[in-house]
Amino acid sequence: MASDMFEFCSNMTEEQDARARALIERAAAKWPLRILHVLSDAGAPLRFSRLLERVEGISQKVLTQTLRTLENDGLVIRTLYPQVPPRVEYELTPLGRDLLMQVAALWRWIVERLENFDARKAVKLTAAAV
Amino acid sequence: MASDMFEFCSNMTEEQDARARALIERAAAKWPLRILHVLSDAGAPLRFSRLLERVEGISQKVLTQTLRTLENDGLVIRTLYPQVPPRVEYELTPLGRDLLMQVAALWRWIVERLENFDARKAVKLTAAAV
DNA sequence: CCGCATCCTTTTAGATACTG
DNA sequence: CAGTATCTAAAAGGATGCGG
Repeated sequence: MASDMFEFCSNMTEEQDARARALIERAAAKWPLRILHVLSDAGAPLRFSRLLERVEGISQKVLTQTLRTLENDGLVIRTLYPQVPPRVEYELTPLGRDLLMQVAALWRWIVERLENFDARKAVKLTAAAV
Repeated sequence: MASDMFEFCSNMTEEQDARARALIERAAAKWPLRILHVLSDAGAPLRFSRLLERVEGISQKVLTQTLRTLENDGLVIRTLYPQVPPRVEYELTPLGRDLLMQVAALWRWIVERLENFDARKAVKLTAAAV
């Protein structure tokens, strides 16, 4: 069984498990992570159009979709200022900042070992062990 | 600018950055994470057909594809025993185990705060702050 | 037994045009 | 400005049959 690295998820309902898996998957996915990163770097609320500029390569549609999901997950706050033309600002919630810190730790761990992630390394180690 | 949570990725080439992003995304993705989890739980090499049974809901095609990617990333080792019928076993590499531990830490962090990931919580906090 | 090749369906994303 | 609507392209996934 290996020492139980996943003991923490033994007392969960299927629904909770699915929710946690969805959250971890989304937090590490391309667009959500870039958006959270940009909002964190900005350190202040950003308008929709600023995000569209700074999140390189994202389309308007995908930006909208992803922001909705991040909002539903409680990671960003959307504030509408009812003006003409309208102004909408997005900012990280405390939870969003905390989650990003956790993901950043994993990211950093990977970056520090980047050269090890290569099939050839694994083959060499196996050969050496035999 | 916010205190620099991402200082570690400032001295990277675009290629390295892309590689790191791909790795973090894959490590947290549905099928790779389930496969790594099953291999970790097993604590021993598993045959292809055992994986197909234990990774609930995966198709043969996707299992093959995902295992190839995990192999290329140096996270699992594939061992072919040239018998008739053939026998193929998969096991975690040390790097695969270590990466899974890092992801498990993030996963656990999320599970422990599962109830906070909800837009209503964020709204309440905002309202309270105003 | 393992897994590739093919075909088909579903999902996801990009481009463009349009509205309050 | 901040979206929505529509269409198309691309990617992911399932089903099935074949081959070493």
